[in-house]
Amino acid sequence: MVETRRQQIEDAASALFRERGYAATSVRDIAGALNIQGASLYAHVASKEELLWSIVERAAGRFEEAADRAATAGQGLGCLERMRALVRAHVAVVTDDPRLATVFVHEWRSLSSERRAEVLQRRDRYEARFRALIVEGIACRAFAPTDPALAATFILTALNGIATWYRPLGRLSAGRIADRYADLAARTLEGRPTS
Amino acid sequence: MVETRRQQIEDAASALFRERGYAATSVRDIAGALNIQGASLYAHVASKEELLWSIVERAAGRFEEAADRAATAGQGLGCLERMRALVRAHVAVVTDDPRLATVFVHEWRSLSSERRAEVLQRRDRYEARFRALIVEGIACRAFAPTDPALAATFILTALNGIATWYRPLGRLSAGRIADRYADLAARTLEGRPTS
DNA sequence: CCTACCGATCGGTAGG
DNA sequence: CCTACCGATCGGTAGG
Repeated sequence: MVETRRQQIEDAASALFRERGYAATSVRDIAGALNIQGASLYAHVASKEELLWSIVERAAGRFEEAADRAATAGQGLGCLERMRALVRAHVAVVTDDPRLATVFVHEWRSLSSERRAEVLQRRDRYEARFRALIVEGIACRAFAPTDPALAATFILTALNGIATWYRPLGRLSAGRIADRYADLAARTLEGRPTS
Repeated sequence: MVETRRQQIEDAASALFRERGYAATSVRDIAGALNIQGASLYAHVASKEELLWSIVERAAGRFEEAADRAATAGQGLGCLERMRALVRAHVAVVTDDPRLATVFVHEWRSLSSERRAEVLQRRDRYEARFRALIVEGIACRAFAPTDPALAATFILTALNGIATWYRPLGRLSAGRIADRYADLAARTLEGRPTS
């Protein structure tokens, strides 16, 4: 067992935050999932919000790293292929840990206003990768003309939605979902032969 | 002022539920928005959950009616045009009252399990309209072959996301957002000349 | 990691 | 719609 106690707490917390939301989850609920008393949690955690913050930060890091790897691996490829890789990378992070992804997508709203502002900035920087690639794709005529910000939001919202419904033993494997969603996102952007 | 007190309460509640979520909103918060005491709310409302339920039901009705109208108006048109109409109808409901839409999209999870099951069923029946139209579109080759359930979820999730970020005085008017999103959804499905 | 406990707030009721 | 109040639960601390 390599997982630290702190990590176990974050795992239990993110699972509960995903199911019920942050506000509806008590510290006693989290502790109960680990068979300890509510007060005992405070040996590992400064506050309930610090726990949320820690989970959100880790999730943000995962998405950023995955996008970095996709960008590095995609150097030299066309815009369409790079977008497909970016989408697949994002979906892989979501399906790899849907609890973490859900907290990043939804529950960050429960943070204090300063931390919320920081997450918003980080989310915007991440979304900007999608926007920039869309702008580039339109410029080189790989993508049809469209509002880049709106198209990026459209696609990213669709991808994030997977965190809500994905179940590891569902009809489609994580890999198939990633492939299908990459197809759908690509089609959303693709330019069609001059009409 | 035609709005009943009950309606004012539901409006205030859905605004707060949208901003903070159901669990993080107290009955005193809702009452405070109307400048009355928390206990006074119970002259108009049986319980906090009944209030949520009422809002969710109204929202569900709006989406269903809008889809009905779009289907009636679109009779005889091609699959692509009917899908565009369905998307525009959905987006119009969202932008017309983003508070209501957000509660329908997210906060229904806080309902008791029986009511939650009922909402889930109703949401699935609604999503089935999208699936059926996609199936039809693929059959008549207006749409490219794709997993209909996945494509419907992809598109609907993207549309619902508007409820989270839409602000009436934002960069794009409700009408422009509806048009752009109809374009994006159409492109997601459209078949491209045989490759 | 536990027991014992804190003040604050929660949804809701009684009785006007 | 108000005041007064209920038991339950909240996040968190003290002291071991």
